[in-house]
Amino acid sequence: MASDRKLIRTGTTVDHMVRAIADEIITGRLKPGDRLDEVSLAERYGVSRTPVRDALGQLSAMSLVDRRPNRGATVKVIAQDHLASMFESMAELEAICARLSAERMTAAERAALEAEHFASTKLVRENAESDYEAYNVRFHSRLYEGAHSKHIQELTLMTRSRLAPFRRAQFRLGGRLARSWEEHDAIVTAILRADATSAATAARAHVASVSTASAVFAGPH
Amino acid sequence: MASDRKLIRTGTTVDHMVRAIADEIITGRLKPGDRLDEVSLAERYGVSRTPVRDALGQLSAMSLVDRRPNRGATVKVIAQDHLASMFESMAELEAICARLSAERMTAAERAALEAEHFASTKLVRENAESDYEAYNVRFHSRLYEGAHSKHIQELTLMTRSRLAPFRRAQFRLGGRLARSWEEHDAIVTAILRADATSAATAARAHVASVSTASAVFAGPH
DNA sequence: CGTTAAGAAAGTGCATGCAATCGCGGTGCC
DNA sequence: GGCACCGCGATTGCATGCACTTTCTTAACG
Repeated sequence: MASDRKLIRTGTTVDHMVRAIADEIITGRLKPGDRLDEVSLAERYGVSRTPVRDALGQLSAMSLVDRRPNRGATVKVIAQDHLASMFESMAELEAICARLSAERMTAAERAALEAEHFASTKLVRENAESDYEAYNVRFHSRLYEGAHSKHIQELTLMTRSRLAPFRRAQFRLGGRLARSWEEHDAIVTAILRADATSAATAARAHVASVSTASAVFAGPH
Repeated sequence: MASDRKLIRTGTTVDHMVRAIADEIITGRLKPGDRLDEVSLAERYGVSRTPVRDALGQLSAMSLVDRRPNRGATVKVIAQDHLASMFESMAELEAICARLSAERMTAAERAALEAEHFASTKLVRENAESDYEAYNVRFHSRLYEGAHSKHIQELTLMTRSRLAPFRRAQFRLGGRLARSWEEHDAIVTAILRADATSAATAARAHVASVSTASAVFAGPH
């Protein structure tokens, strides 16, 4: 009945749709304000409207899309002040994660963090932007994981995915790569020293730095 | 076709279902682990399975229900360590809100906070548990609002509703009312003084206190 | 008597269909 | 010429139906 997708599919169709659409939003293929037509999406993914509707509902619950009754769904448009508020939250959350990581990371986690951070110097030297970005995501994930607090991790991951569309192009800015590495270094050093306060401060500063770098691309609304 | 509900309804049926089911979970009418049968819910609310399904999907996105493919939905069971992690997050979030409130609240907000806090002494004296609980919700909402950061407010509100089922009966404990008021007083005093650090500390302590009071009801898992 | 396998019942997952609502274009009226 | 009103197309909201998965039952075999 359906395409090859059925053969590979791991979860339900709805789940697949949620991930697919969320991915298109997060990676920027769908831009804030874009209309999300149920039938087009259904045709595009070769499913009926029902799972698409379901997916849009869940995405709306995750605040990734806006949905007004009888008026359809659009990719969430985030006002300038709300965006600022999200970066502010992100800074606080990352600061908490860094602080807890400094206090709670196991020896193995610390070692892995240090090793990957050290390896990333190569990426900076080669100016490998997309590789560095992938590493950057893993680096931060380690921090969230290292906090050993599932719920804080959830909140942080959620905020990160909501910020993703606005943070995408930041590494294109000249020198941002090296600067990012320096900031990471400060965080890693503090965590390895189990210096919770410095780790928190460094993490906060890092997000603030990302925030201003990203603001360039946000533009006024 | 449908009942009187149609006449009052403000949003869509799905929205109504989300709120209705969430309310039953938060107020404890539905307990963690309870099965959420689509057809029973549909019959109970006089709608078809479709909006119920949709609502369950959204609630699952909000982590209020668990949903396993082809196996139905249940009210989310929260493991002991995850519950602890949620209280920990709540403490951090409230601390942030208190700190920001101390820095950012307008004169009007400060006045309102102080006035209602002062008025609540009466409820403590009369031991008016349910009234105090309602006031308590408002009090904390003021803190979240006063932080002037929409996204932190969202995160905090979300965490609060997820914790609600576990926090419900805490005021029944003897002396909890008076103790709660004392803790509120410390927060209010710090905020009025614009003492961000003390406000954060007091808020963190308050949540920790609520946490241990609630743990009594959580029971081991 | 315990274990396991086959079948039936229950319940979920998705597709389709119809009704209701919104938006838009045209027409009539002021 | 501008404004309001009406009707049509487009799209969403919800109900129903069918297929598939899971699970409970029951019976046969070891």
